[in-house]
Amino acid sequence: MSSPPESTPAPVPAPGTRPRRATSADVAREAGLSRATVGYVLNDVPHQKIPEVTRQRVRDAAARLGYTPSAAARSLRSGRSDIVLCLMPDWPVGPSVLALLDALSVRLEGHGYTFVTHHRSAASRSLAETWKAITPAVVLVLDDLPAADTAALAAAGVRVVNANDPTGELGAGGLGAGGVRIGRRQAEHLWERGRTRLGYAYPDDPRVGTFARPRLQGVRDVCRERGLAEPVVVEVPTEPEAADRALARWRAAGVDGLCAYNDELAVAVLGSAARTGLAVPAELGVVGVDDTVLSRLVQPALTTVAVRFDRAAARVAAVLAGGAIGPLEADRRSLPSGPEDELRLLVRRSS
Amino acid sequence: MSSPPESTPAPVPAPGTRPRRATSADVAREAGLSRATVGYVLNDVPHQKIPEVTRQRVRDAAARLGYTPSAAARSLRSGRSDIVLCLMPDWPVGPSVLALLDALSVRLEGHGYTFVTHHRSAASRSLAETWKAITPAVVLVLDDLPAADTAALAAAGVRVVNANDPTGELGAGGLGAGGVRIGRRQAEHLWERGRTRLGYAYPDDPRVGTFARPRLQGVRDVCRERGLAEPVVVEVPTEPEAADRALARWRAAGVDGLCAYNDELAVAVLGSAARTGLAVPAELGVVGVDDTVLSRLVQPALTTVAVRFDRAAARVAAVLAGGAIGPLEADRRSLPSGPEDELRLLVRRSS
DNA sequence: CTATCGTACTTGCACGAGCAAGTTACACGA
DNA sequence: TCGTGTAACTTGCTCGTGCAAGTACGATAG
Repeated sequence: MSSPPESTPAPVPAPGTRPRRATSADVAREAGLSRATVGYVLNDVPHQKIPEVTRQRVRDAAARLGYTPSAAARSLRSGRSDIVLCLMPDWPVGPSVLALLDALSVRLEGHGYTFVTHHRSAASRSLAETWKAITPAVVLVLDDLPAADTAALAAAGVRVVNANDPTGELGAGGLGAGGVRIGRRQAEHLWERGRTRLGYAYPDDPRVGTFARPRLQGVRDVCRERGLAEPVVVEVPTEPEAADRALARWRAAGVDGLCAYNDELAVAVLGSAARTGLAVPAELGVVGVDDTVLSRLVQPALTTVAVRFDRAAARVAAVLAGGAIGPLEADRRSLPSGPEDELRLLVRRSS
Repeated sequence: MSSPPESTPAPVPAPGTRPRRATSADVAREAGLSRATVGYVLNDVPHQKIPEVTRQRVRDAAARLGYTPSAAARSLRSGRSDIVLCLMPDWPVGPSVLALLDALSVRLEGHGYTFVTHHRSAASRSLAETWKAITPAVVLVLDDLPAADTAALAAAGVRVVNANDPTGELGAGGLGAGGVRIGRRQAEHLWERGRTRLGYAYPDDPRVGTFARPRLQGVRDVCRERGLAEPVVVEVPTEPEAADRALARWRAAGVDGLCAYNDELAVAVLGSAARTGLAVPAELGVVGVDDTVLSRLVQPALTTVAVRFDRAAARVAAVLAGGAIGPLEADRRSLPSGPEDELRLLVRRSS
């Protein structure tokens, strides 16, 4: 190629040799120093007397060669990588979970970790294969993990944080156990609006049980505290006819306030109500969960409980990065926010 | 230690020492062989004459110790890991993309790879930091990548596959360029139903442009081929009022068939139509994209174009795992399916 | 003129796996 | 009895880092 001769902006590799990343040895050679010195400078190792001139020499050389340490070598040496692996459940995750991932990613990067997710489906090979191919520092589990896998991870010295375990490191505010709070918020809102007979739209997908159970529990708790009857729980598959049948059952039971597992189910009910001529919110108040885009678009706009993932992420990231499994109470006091601030009720027309 | 002498079922680590994974050296010691032999047996290295008895001895020892190779050491030695890193865009991904991830994950596992995704948002640190912390074998990019990052990856010998680049390894059937086909399918369906004036609901989020542009192009192409007027393109934010305004513009232009960028926008329009008393499908046919759960629930049920991700995943996985950047045409002929089979039109009530 | 000390480095091993090249041990043929 | 061949291994180097322990050198003290 006939490019101008005087400029070599990119590090052009010797022709024939395939591109090789610069190593710390390359940097050492470039700087006229030993590998060790380079390591000390670049890792800011304390108690090493290295004058600023030399430090700069090293940093310049590193910059010139575009040096970045090899993750493989580093984690071979140190025994663990700086990767946080999030195991995604095999059930469909909603947009809220995605928002959490984004937020977590940013937070953990701030702590020097790399956040990565693995979607495993039922057809996936053994989980062990996966984490062994990565050796993460921490594994964040969103749903439940087979006991065998948990044990294997623990045996290998990998920290496992389960977002749904109220007794785990994340404490009761963990993501799923926060589900109790979500249910409470829905029910309390309906109660405040004068609804006296509550219904619950429960998902028919057994895989989301980990999330659904605590939410329903929250609704139950509120009913008991407020002296209302037990909520009328109906499992609702996401099909129009199913929603119609469910709605019929709630009407028969005199339900005037409905908590749905998520916005999707809430919308199914809303559609059914429109079809069968049931007035929302006049005859039935409906509250969803997630604040999906959709919840603003439907008629009437859906009242919904949103999780403030920016705050939740900060808390989770702090725990993940904290490492030390200290006394929970002390930990929680120092955390950026409590689980209480992490919910927000968006009151729209449907309630 | 006073443990029963005859039984050591679980590999009990010496008390005080933190659990350490078994290495191939441990296996060698256990089997009474050298490390090299262990390596040859476990990796099934050809041209090594190792009798079946010995092989079994090694495998037994490995099983007894629960040995699994260290990914770090392996990728230090070989220069690359068996990880395929998928860079998720910072815009909200729909359920269809998630399905693709699941399918890809399964497929790539079949090829011995581990599939992992990284959600990067605008606030993320430089991409370079991320891939250097992982050294993946291949990077699958869903949206566009800054040229600097592409160059850096290439320079480090990491293969980059861009799902949206029609000129890339995935060929014109890549995921986004398949978008042209999606748009075509929507428009052709409406044309077949006798619609003569088409509109397009374009997303207002600039980040999804990579996906939206080819879809709109497909609609345009069909209009030209069928002798219809240019489609009336309106940018629709996902707010009810915006949908109302957009609908008014289409009505004014005499639009009787509407292609929406995705189901979400289609639903917004449907809601608007219901509110303003426009009959769907009598006065306006609407076609979405994605086959979200929602599309079956709304009134009227939404006609939509679904991507058959099982098939798309098979093709993408084959390219990712294939490695060799061979002649595209030859490659494509041997692939499990062509991009044409990967779309499915689900005709429901809205058209 | 040596002993001591602190600075500014370097030498060298370890991490765990892959693999080329070398080494045994034994069988078979001349 | 001595090659010669081959099956069945082992030795030893390599990948790139981190870090403990060593060393060279100049300055100062005795």
